[in-house]
Amino acid sequence: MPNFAPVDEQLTYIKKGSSEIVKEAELREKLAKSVASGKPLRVKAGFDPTAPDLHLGHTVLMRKLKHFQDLGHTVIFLIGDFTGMIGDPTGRSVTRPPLSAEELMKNAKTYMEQVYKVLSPRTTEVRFNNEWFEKMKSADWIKLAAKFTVSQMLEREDFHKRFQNEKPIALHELLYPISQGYDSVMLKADVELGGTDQKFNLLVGRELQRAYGQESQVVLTTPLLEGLDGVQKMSKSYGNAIGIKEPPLEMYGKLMSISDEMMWRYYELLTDVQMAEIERMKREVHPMQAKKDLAARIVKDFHSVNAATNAAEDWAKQFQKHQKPDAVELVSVPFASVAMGSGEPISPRNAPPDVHILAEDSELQSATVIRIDKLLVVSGLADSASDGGRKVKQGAVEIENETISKPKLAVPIPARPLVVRVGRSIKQVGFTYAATA
RNA sequence: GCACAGGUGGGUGAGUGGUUAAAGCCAACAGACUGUAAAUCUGUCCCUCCUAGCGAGGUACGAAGGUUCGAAUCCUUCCCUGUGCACCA
Repeated sequence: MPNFAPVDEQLTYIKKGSSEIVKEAELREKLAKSVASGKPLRVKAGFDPTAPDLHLGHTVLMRKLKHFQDLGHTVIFLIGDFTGMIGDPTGRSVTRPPLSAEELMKNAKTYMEQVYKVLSPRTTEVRFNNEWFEKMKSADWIKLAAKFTVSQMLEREDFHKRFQNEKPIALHELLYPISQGYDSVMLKADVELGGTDQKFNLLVGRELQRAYGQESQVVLTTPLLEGLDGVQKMSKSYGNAIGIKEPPLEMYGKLMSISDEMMWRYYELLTDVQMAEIERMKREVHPMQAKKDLAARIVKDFHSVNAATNAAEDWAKQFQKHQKPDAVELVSVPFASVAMGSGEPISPRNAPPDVHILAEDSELQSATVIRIDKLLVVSGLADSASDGGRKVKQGAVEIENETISKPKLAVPIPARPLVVRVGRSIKQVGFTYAATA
């Protein structure tokens, strides 16, 4: 058993970057006990496996877990495969389709891959809550549900609001907090971590543990990281998230697009830079430089030093010098899906007057009319042909560095991928030619 | 089950027979400006087609029918949500 650091030291470390601790005195006690006995605390955090991709927002919590790990405590990474089926009530999503066992394992696997970029695998206990929930009978559920009252449930802000506004609250939604709390009972958690939005659920754990004759867990909440918009919490469904599996350039680019104000918060919650240092940077470093450093740091954490350097270079090329970066996502599309009409080759000589010939030296090459709007759709740069057409009209579309003004375009049948840019996104589009029937 | 109130585009939320593909706001996207930041200004924001236009057609206001030259707007039925009543008379 490792020797634990003195209580006060541990406490300081834990408190940094956390939002609230219920109750600090209890945590102190637990820590003291652990120091005395040499027994690590059991620190639990639950994750919802419905979306297999973690984003930077999740890592705020994971980093806090890591801190406990650093202090020698046991970290329990709980995958809510059962509770995921309920879905944390938001009032928006209705019942989610249960995941199949395979999907679940797949998600869990990708999860762990990602998680271990922050946590060390050796001291992380991974559990699934279906382990106990699948064994529960209806009678058990009733017993469990009996430990809680409707009024208690309505203390939860979300429920309270919906109740007040005469919005639906499905009965099964009430089960979510209870289930999560029951996890703590089963795991005999000493501490549970969660985002501030989880506070109610975490507190339910305390209640239930008491009801089951256990010592109540300490609840520690971490701030919710705002997403790219700087307003709403980072979430995939808000489309403002930076996934930790995203390619370096994308990650870097997204980080560069956050506001200056947000940048400091990212520094605070996503890096080990000390507050004093952050304050100094605020005063002395040009915001853009600071942001570049931040982006590089984070890319490094989830990829590598090399990746970070390359991403920085590519980013500068793409956005500051307006060149093509080295690493551009390559998409393959069937040529037939964007070719117009019969696909009869045309050359500058027989090209219709409205068709824009791209390459100047293309006389010898046969060319075919390509529909730009479709091209954008197929390559994922536009939502629909109409949308693609609009983007062309707005002058947002560049192919091989030429701004496109017509939705039709003659290009030499390209031997290499075309570089297509729409606004801030760039892709390379390669064509595949199916044997014509 | 009965009564009442509701169900409109990504989100809010107007619109109660006819320039309404549906106001305004928010979000989003693009352009200008810039440090791809913020702020600001401009444009776009259902789909398809073309001769790319203040163009043509098709869908759309919970669902299905109906009335009407014409409906998101009126009628009928159904579905969904909420509230009240249905128990100590």
